Amino acid sequence: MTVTLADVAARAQVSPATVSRVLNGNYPVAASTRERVLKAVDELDYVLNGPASALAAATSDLVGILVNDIADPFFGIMASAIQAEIGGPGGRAGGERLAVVCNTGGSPERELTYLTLLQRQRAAAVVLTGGAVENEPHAAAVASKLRKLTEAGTRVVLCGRPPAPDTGAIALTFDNRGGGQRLTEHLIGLGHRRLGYIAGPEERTTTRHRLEGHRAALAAAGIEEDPRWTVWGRYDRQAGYEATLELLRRDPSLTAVVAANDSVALGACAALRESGLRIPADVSVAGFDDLPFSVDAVPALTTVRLPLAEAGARAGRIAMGREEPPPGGIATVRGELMVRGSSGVPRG
Amino acid sequence: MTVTLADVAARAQVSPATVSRVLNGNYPVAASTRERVLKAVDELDYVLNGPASALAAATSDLVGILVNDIADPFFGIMASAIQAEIGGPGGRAGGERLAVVCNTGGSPERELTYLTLLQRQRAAAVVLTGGAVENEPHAAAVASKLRKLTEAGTRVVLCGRPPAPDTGAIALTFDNRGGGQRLTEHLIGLGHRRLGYIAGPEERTTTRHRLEGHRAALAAAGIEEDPRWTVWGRYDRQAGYEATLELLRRDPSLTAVVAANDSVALGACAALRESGLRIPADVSVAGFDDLPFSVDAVPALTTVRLPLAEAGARAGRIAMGREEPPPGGIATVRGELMVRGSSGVPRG
DNA sequence: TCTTGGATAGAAAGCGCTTGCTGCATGGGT
DNA sequence: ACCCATGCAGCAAGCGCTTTCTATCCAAGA
Repeated sequence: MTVTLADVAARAQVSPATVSRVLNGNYPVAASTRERVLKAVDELDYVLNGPASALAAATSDLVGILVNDIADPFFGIMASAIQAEIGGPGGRAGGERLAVVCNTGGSPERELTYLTLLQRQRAAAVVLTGGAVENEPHAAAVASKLRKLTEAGTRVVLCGRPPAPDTGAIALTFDNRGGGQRLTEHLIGLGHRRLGYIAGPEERTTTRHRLEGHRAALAAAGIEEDPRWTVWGRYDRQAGYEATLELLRRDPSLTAVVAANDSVALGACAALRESGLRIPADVSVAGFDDLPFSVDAVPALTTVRLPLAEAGARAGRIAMGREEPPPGGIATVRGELMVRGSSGVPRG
Repeated sequence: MTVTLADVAARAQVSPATVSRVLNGNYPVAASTRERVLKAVDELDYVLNGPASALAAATSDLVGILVNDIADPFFGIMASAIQAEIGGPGGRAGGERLAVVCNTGGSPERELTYLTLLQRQRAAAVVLTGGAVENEPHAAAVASKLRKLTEAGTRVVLCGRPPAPDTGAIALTFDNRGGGQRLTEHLIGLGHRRLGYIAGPEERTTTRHRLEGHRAALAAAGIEEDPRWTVWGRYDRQAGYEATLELLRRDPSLTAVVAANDSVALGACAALRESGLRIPADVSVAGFDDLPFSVDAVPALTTVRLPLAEAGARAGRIAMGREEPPPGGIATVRGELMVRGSSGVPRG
């Protein structure tokens, strides 16, 4: 029925052990023998049985990449960079690994289940991207799962996610707080004093950190924040649109809107335009992440560029053991302020 | 060291067989016994060994989703929809499946290698998204691989990809030709007679079909196409930008630019603006796909909406055997023309 | 009371591969 | 000429789970 190692061995007139060693290339095999085996493999169209091999070797070549929303380029770009480094097929020869991305949809349960599934598959490494959920029981459950994974020899890397102490996980954290702060400082520097803020979903570290940066900048400038100036929503265009309408309703005198990310900012722009306000003449807008489309917005979006691809690549290399983890297992990745057309001096 | 089925069995005072049956729930086990087993599983924090179970049962719960470019929302949206239907974690109980996304980067070799890897893992199903490469040897290799997969019991579904005859694969094909034709007809209807076309990478079915639709519309209207009006490039913003500059150089009298997809169209808009041309007063622009950001472009993009999420969901259900494949194993999914601000009556 | 059969649980044979250890040449050192 | 590294191939014991077949128990039928 299906071709097995033994079939290949029989055809090549060698023992199964030898075939296995040829295939894995980690044990001396005479060139002539190797050739014979390879020929048999080819003739029989043999395909290694992954599960069997993983079972016997007690390791697997699976690498998991967890993302919150695969339809969001923010994650797509990181996942792409990670996967490129993992090698997946097309990487250098030998260590062919199956890099797989798992979409949690931002749900804590799904995240946990995927981690269990990966643990079940004895994954070689796991990379978790994006912000974590700040929900005590869940955070503890994830931490415990991560610890189990690292203890079992799975390399765990967090990319764009806060460190998980005592889990053995390596963390490449985005400096969301600093980026948020510099962004708002820029706006304040232009003269803005009444700034609306569209935050992401509550309970997410990313959301909190960006907001904290914003508030730190406000505080540093001695601006007292009006509670009406903050609205919460999802990390998408639609949420930005609605939140902006809400902000305008609450305080029409706002001169700037800072969004949780670029998609939200785009929605904000749409809402402002439909409200008859010009950007940035009437209201300035700022985003976060600097996704590819942000430069194409009209006017182009002022935002904070996160080196998504670079960070992902580094996370991938660390996950593969091809790069030293940062000292202490924690590194902070800074964002760069990109000043563009959507921010300007306030009216009046 | 690591907890095994036998450990659980010992703790629950039953045989390994019974534990296995409780976990798989496909054999009668007395309620009291089941409870004892579950308790032991919980206490020992037992996690099934995926490879071992896959080996013994000769099946796996892995489902592969192949995409050309995971950083592109076009694929992200489809992948997300597919994954949601596969269940992944969070789906209904029981059939928990690990839906994994594999990024081929558009490379034929990677595509093949991933298929082999999935075959090796004895994947339960595979969904291939996006256009195929029109390169004879490679196409044949893929077809042969697909045949082997279906023969081995793996369900293969093509989503947004032309049918692969005699492979046993189910195909949900996008009507790229028809969409392209209607789009260009719209432009012609507005009065355009000199239309530039920015095609995607050659050798891709999607590229060819969209272009064919465009040319069919031209031919139907009796417009003779100037070879200078077609430029080829990648499916991204940058390519659109450069291609547009090139088109303008070749024939400044063009009144419309049709792009291979929305990202390309965005790049085209940027190039036109920088060239001092107004959209659509001077030049109309059209995209394809209707990705989320297209409606936020200024002016909003006229494009062809492809029901990415719907098609993906359907592909996912078919892959899981939860929906009947279309008759003949082939279904065509139409796109809908979305007329928006970026297209208008030509000047003069 | 003895038989019969339904409902459960267990024994054991693999699933296909990896790998420690053994076996056997070969060739150089002394 | 003898011994021992050295190089290469095979044996066989699992890896942890599933599943067929068999054993057991108990209630119901004869």
